[in-house]
Amino acid sequence: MGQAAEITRKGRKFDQVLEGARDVFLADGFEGASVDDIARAAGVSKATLYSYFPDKRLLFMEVARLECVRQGEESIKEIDLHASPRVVLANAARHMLGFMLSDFGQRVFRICVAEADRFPDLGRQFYESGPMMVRTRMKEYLADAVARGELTIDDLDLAADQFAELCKADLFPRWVFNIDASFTDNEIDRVIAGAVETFMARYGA
Amino acid sequence: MGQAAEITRKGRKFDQVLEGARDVFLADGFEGASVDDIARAAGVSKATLYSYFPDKRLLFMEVARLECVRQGEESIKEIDLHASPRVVLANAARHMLGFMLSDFGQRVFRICVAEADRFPDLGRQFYESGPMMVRTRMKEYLADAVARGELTIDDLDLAADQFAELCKADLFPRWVFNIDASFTDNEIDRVIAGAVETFMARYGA
DNA sequence: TTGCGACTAAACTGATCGGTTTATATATAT
DNA sequence: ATATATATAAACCGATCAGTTTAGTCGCAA
Repeated sequence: MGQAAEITRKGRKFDQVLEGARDVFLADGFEGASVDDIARAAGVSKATLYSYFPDKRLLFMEVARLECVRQGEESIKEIDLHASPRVVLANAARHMLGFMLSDFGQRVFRICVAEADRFPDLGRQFYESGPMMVRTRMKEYLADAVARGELTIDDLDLAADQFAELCKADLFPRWVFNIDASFTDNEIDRVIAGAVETFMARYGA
Repeated sequence: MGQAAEITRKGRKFDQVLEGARDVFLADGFEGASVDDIARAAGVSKATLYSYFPDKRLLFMEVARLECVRQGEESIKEIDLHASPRVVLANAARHMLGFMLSDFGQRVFRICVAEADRFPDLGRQFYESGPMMVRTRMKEYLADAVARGELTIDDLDLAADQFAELCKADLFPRWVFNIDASFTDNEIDRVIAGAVETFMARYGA
């Protein structure tokens, strides 16, 4: 892994470069984005860009890293631990789906999958800084709920994973295989309600 | 969609070309595969290749189309409609996971996601010729089982989709985000058993 | 005002790649 | 045997792109 060359960061336009790179990479992926495009989008000369980042690869990694951090910070927030299971689950579901179906979530997912060979750690980096947080929080909540006698769960990890998957029923295949790009509130509500129902049927006390 | 130029198919080495293209495209994706590589892998000259296929794009589409057909034929086979629900579900789960986790399944999935922009119909084509068959068969089975009084299901589509998603719990994120490339039988058995258990908890009569 | 560090536009290099062309070879069928 | 269809290797073309270089601009501090 060890990035051989360091990133310098001194100039005034460092952040501009990152912002432009972020936009172009998210829109076009790694191969699809040309450095000239990025420089233009950043309002910066190519030479300036290369004075900060020794090559395109490292620029991409830095952009990805920052986006992961950002996503991580955003996803730490609330799953209120003290509501009833059905409410908590529905909220968590909406939270997850909201991200998964967002423009940004879709782009990041596509890039993680597409660049898995070129950037082997990218997926893990993203997963650990974002979705895994949600999963961990969910597990904590489930443990508490079990302690309170609201749920009965033998395998907390599996239960958390199952719920996350249940939230994607119908929607995920239609999205990933490009059959639909967005969904109505009704479609989403149906899936969430179904996920909660099924989860509670199995794990409700 | 309408492919402007036709594919000729007359020469002796047509199938060789397709086979070589299949290998290289599956290994390297669309952009990553160079036409010279494909010609070399097919044991054919570049000129010959271009005598069959007017351009790289159409060659790719034809390869993808054939792979979809192949997958479709393979997946039509057995889900024995007359065993008990737990058995049928477990078999179906193993079937789906077997494909999803196979080398081929992984590559096709990656390519569908990565090339969604360049080939908008690719995902749908693949989905309809493969996974959707399984889903349809599953729905038929569920309907029968409901008629036999073995299951109680209000929304057959959702139930089928939920089961498919339950089968991917834990495994799919670890795979798609490149945390693990393969799984032990124990890991797979645990997920399948959990999927069946949860499904039956909700829909068992 | 002079010197310096950051920045710029634009030309350039070297490599890759999709696709074409050319000149030649091989097989088959009459 | 010869014509025809098919295949070949290799050179070639034009475009794109990552990354470098050049020659010069701008703002600021001593």
